[in-house]
Amino acid sequence: MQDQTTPKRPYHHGSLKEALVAAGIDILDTRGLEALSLRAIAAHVGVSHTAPKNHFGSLKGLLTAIAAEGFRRHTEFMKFGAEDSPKSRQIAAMQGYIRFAATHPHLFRLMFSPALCAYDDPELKAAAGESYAVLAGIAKGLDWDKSSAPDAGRRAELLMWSVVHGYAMLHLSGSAQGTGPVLNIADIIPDFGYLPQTHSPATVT
Amino acid sequence: MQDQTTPKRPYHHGSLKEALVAAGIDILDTRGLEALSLRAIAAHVGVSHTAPKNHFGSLKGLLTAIAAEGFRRHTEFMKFGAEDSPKSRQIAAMQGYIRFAATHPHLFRLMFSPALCAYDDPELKAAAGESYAVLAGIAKGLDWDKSSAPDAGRRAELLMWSVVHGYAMLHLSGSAQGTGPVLNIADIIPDFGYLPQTHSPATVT
DNA sequence: CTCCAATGTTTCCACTGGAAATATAGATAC
DNA sequence: GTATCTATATTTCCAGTGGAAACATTGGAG
Repeated sequence: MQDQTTPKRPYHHGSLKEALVAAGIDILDTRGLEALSLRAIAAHVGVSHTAPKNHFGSLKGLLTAIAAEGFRRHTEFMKFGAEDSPKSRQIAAMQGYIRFAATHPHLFRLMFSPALCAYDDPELKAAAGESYAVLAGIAKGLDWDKSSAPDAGRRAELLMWSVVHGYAMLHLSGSAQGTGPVLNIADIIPDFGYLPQTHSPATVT
Repeated sequence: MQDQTTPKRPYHHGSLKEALVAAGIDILDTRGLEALSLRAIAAHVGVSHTAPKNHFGSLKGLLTAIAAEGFRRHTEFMKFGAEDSPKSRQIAAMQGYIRFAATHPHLFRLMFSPALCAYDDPELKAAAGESYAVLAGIAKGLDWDKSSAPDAGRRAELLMWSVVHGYAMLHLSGSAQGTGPVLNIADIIPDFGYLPQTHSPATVT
């Protein structure tokens, strides 16, 4: 019955690990990447700035865990709205990719910042790998690479990934400004122009 | 004849502005983006850490100037090795883009980090604009966008830029690892497979 | 020659991430 | 039940960062 004891925060948080990751994503979405300091994350949870060390070792470890969670959500975005046809899955994945980047720009940037994340971390590796697998799996059924090269499959994967990733990055860095918030992949991949738009809740600010 | 006065560094540097930018690029190429602190740059020139403020206002101002210089060199890379045909210019530009990113990975990253650069700076705007103009000018003669949409030209530009930028970024973040240092654009754009390779001095480490 | 404005330096400050010693509490052994 | 052990969290430090403010130096304009 220690619930009765007035709002006295227990010494041990209980699930600090998850709370810290959630706090990190929250800060990213509300205050941006610049505000994402170790002390800020800790304070957001109501804990001292050295507490994270027990769970993540260092700031980089914590950021890596946040990025891993980002890749999981990223994967969800790409699966959203896909029907059971190759074309539908492709559109959903490419638009989901861009939509995620527009919805969580700072988290997205963190996920692709080698200075901030440790890409050899097993958890991050797994999450990022699964995210890539979604695109790679879809690229299989495409005819983008009409050559009969032995690695035609890998070429198609890379091309698809490069297009969508580059487009997302350019928008984030403001370089594609003036083109408006073109979130519909059909706007840059002409072949898809005939397809219905499958926008979902999130929109760029 | 104050040259006779023993190696006594003059109080006024003379060309601090250029020296600081050069020092910044030097640090980026040798020690990476993490080592690029205001104090490190100043020390590299042999000057106090507050001296840059007179010329650039703040660290961000200095980083912006460094990025602008980066865009100028970036443009040079894209022009290198181009003969007087649309196809040749296209290959040269796309390979130059990727080759620059591989040669100056940290500088390239800085150039596309909105957290570090002020994209509303006129000098940076001009340099980045000229860099984009090279790709855009080339995209005009392409048939990538076969649709007869009114903005077909802009679509071709964006597509070309996205592919090459995304490909460069993915390699930098290590995500395209396992595919090897594929610097030849022909490896991902099948249409170009028949063209001669136009590699130049720089190679990825 | 004198003064002024531009350019650098010194000295401070708040903030950051991390190290080390300490406190607290949940779990296990007896 | 109680003692101990270990995981977890705190406190207190430290070197490093970028920036503000006051001061020093210098070249040039009047």
